[in-house]
Amino acid sequence: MTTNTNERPYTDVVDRLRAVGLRPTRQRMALAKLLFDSGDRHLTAEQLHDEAMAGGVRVSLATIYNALHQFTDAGLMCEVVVDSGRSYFDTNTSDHHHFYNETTGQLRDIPGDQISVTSLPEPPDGMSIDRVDVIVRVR
Amino acid sequence: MTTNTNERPYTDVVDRLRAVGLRPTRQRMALAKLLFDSGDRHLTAEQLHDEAMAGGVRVSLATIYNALHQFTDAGLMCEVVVDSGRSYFDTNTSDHHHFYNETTGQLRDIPGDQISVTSLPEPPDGMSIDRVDVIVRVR
DNA sequence: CAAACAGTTTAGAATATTTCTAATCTGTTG
DNA sequence: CAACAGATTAGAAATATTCTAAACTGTTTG
Repeated sequence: MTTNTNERPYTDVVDRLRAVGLRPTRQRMALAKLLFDSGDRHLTAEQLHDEAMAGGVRVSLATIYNALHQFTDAGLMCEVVVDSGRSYFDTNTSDHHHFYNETTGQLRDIPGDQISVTSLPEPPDGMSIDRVDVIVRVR
Repeated sequence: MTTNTNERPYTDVVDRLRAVGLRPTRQRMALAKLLFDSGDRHLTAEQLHDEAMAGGVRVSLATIYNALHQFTDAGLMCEVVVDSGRSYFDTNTSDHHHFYNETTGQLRDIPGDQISVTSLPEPPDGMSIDRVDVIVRVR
């Protein structure tokens, strides 16, 4: 009906996990499905946990954190820091930035080509630039 | 010798606090002195607490948090979010951005005129832009 | 296909940071 | 200088995240 989510239930996800060297376990597959099967998502560990529970998947919060970090380390997603005391994980790994609604806590993507940061100064010492985050705070 | 910090010990600080409607109490004066008497500073609550203790000023951590938030609300400093689970407070209130050393946790200013963010998309809904943070992560 | 092993998951404890609370204290005002 | 609003405090509480050690499970091997 809507997507092909139900036709090829886990094949994509299994491949995706294998491709980055992660064993496709029940929990990781369920989380990967929630995360990657419906477009770009911005979630906290807690929110993903709630979704998993609501979907009848029994996963501990510790496993959620493990999985989010493993996915992030593997380059399947990235972490966005906008609020101290809360981490957001973003399934969009392309070059892009964010709107952050300070009232509701909602994050929204800004495509990389819609913002340009020019004339960056040299990084200090022998340091090299890992990435540049632009956060547009709205309210 | 170095600065005039010792010549007019508390006058500046008292005025500064009064100007924003904060009662110049012992603790607030000591903290304001530490924060504003030596150029631009980037500190966590914990670091400021340690400095205060080292300088023989007895202040509780709760008071440090109170003061940092009051100073921030009053526009005397601003909060920089670069790392989830740790808040940095910055005494530089001019328009500027930051280098963040992901290895050491050190923050460094990038003057506002050295970076330009162009072609920002419209903020969603009836939202308005509060501020734009650029964080250049180095390692 | 079963045993064995490495990698995973788990609950709960531990840690870290920040906020809250209620009692005490202190600038300021009259 | 008394009175009061506002500030400070220690400790408890809240929140988010990480750690730990035991149980479990995918995968590989014989």
